[in-house]
Amino acid sequence: MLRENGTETVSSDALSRAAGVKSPQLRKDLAYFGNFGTRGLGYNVEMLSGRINQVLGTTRLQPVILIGVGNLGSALLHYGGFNKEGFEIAAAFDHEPDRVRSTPLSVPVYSMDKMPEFIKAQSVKLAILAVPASGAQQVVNQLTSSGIQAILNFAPVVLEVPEQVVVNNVDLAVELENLSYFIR
Amino acid sequence: MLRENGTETVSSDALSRAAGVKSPQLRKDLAYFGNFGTRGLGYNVEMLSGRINQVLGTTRLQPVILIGVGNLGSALLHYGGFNKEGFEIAAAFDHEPDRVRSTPLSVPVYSMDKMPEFIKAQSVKLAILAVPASGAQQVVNQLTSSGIQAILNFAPVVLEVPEQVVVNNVDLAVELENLSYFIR
DNA sequence: CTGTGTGAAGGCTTTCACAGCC
DNA sequence: GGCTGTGAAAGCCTTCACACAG
Repeated sequence: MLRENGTETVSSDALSRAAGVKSPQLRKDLAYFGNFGTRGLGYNVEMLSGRINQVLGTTRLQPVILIGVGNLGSALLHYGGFNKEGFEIAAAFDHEPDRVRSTPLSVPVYSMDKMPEFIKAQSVKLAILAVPASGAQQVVNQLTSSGIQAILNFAPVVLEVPEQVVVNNVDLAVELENLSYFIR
Repeated sequence: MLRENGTETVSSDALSRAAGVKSPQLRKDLAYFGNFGTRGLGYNVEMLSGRINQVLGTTRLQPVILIGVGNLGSALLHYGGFNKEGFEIAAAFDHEPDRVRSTPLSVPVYSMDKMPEFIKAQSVKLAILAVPASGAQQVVNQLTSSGIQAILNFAPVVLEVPEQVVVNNVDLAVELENLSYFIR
């Protein structure tokens, strides 16, 4: 936003408020990757943006696949947030790829047995898992043996994966439950 | 699951493996709420389940409202995970409540101006926010001034709320980005 | 002998405070 | 004078190790 605004420099204080953290936190985090700022002035927006892209962006413009096109899965397909952040859902896979879908999808949906070859052919490294809990581990086994390196898991189960594979769990019901604990 | 299986007791070790944490962690967490276990034996499944319900359940059987019935919002409406965990989406609100929707919804969708009175009439305490980032803060102001106590926020912005209101942020794109940092 | 409950130790992250540079 | 970069302090959470109970 600052870049589009043409803002030239920004302080850790302003940035940290926008991000919802304290300013020394933000400075420490940035400093971990190098000295991006100028003392007395702040951070040059253009330069900072470029450096952050070097750190995050190289790994970001990657094809991602989605497994499971049920309620949550199709929601994720329609959700624009991934594309906006530089991720492209290259394909989706489902046990019933022809299952009637409400809105036309802009992403091809293939049957599950096409998954391993697709991963290898496109060297896909990231997968979003939106299948029911009961089938999740089996799918994960296929994913990892096909070479997937990271999984964003929406199924409410603890996945067993080889050491080099990273899993990030998002359990929407748990997020809600966390909150409910604080209401009076 | 253990309860349905008729299993009588379970050790912190078994439970912790299922939950994906270490066993002393699990014991400490449970011990925070009381001495639920028996030394040398483990935890009585029936009793433990009851105690956990006392801690979480009382706040759980609560009406929840959803704001924003776009891609993500309608996805969340169709997603069964909330109901399964004891949350009921009582109503949804949108600027265009009559906007054509693919699948019929089992939840009434009202226009935004109905929101404050609904919250007060039903004394709703929990809201799920699935509106675009640009409109989020304005909606939050309405929510909090109507008496909402906790917000599950899917908009990628830092929300400003009164001190007594709790916010839990879920940014799906950020979750994916976190993962992408680890791929080689 | 098994497995919980827990003080103590350890490790990690955040916050502070300020030297150093523009 | 302003703001970064950073060592040191503080705080928090996890892990360890074992006393204790069944």
